[in-house]
Amino acid sequence: MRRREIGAALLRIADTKGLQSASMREVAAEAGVSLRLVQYYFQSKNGLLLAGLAYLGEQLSARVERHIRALGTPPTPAGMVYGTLTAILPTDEESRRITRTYAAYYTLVLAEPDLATEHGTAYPDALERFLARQIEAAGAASPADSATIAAGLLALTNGLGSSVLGGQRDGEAALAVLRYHLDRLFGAVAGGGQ
Amino acid sequence: MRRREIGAALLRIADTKGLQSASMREVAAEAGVSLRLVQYYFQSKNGLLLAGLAYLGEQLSARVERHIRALGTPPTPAGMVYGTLTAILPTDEESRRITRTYAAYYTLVLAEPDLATEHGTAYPDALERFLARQIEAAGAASPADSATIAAGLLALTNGLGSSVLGGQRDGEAALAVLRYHLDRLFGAVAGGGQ
DNA sequence: GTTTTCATGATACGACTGTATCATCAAAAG
DNA sequence: CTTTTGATGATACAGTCGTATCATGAAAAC
Repeated sequence: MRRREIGAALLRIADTKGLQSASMREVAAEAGVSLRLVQYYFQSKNGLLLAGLAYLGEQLSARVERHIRALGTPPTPAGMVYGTLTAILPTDEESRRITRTYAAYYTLVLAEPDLATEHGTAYPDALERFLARQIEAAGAASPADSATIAAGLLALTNGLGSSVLGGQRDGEAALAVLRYHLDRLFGAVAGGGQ
Repeated sequence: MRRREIGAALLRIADTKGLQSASMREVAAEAGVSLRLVQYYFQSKNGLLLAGLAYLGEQLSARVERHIRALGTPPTPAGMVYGTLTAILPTDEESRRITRTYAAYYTLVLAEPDLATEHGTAYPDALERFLARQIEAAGAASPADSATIAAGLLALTNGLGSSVLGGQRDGEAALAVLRYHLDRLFGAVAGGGQ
């Protein structure tokens, strides 16, 4: 319990003040515990950061699952693509927080590749394959093209998310761009989820 | 001259070890000058970081211009879109370096918004409008859709760039995905840039 | 009842950070 | 020739960082 509280404090700081100012003392203060306690549960700063990344991944997975479930059962393949991508896009406070923190971790791992070894590409790869399967099942593309389309859609969503966080457009505008492309792919019938 | 050398040293460190480890002492050592000198030319750390961002912008602009010019004169509108987006995509060492450093600045500005005030959205906004105009001129979309398509293409390119830096795919694979989408837009005739 | 284990606190150490101060040297201005 | 100005060096200061050490209390094991 204590461990998770501290992890939550880390994510809170990473979101508001950035990962680089999430020192062990700052995390301890935010969680209302002593510095020693942070050291106790996570042996080193790397341990703390790694655990935070794992917690963040859980939060994103839960959100995606929740979004897909909200589309009604059973969801169509096209609906699952809709639900997944719109869950990732930073449109409300929760998704903004998750996306922003992920961005912070992203550059941290870029500069310190030994932090997250293989854990890096596993998640997005799996997500991409999942999307490719749904696109194929929806009959929206040939098996040969579905992987390319899935990669494009995920990259598009991530890029749109970056532009939202950067203040270039708001969540609604980004959602409109995403919907435009999804509608062209699925033929504008696959109900706008959420 | 001296000022520019120091700025180059900053960008070199930002690329290899990340922006957060680009301390003034480290930059001074990399540039082969004293710490005092870095303070002299840029009054504060913010000044140094801001100047580095400006230099980086110059490098990207120069690269895009070079890529477009390499398409032959006069380039077609479709060719300019090709040239611009493939110049941004991290396919060689120079573009990898630029993209990686931009990513570092991106999260830094996200966490410290007062660093780059208005300089933030101006550049990508202009780029997006430029692309929209070219798409419209190429007759590839209605004026109403061209803005949406341009935003999508830029976001797609940025997202693909992130996946390349993250090691999820290499530059060639990302280029293939980008070409796939551009070919669908322009009708597969607009010669493969570069 | 004693011993071991888990959980927590207080504090110290050395390294690093950005910034500031004082001094020096060369060249240009007057 | 003197004075001012631009460029450079050496060093100091106060703060923060991650980590380590020593100590204490409570609960569980035996």
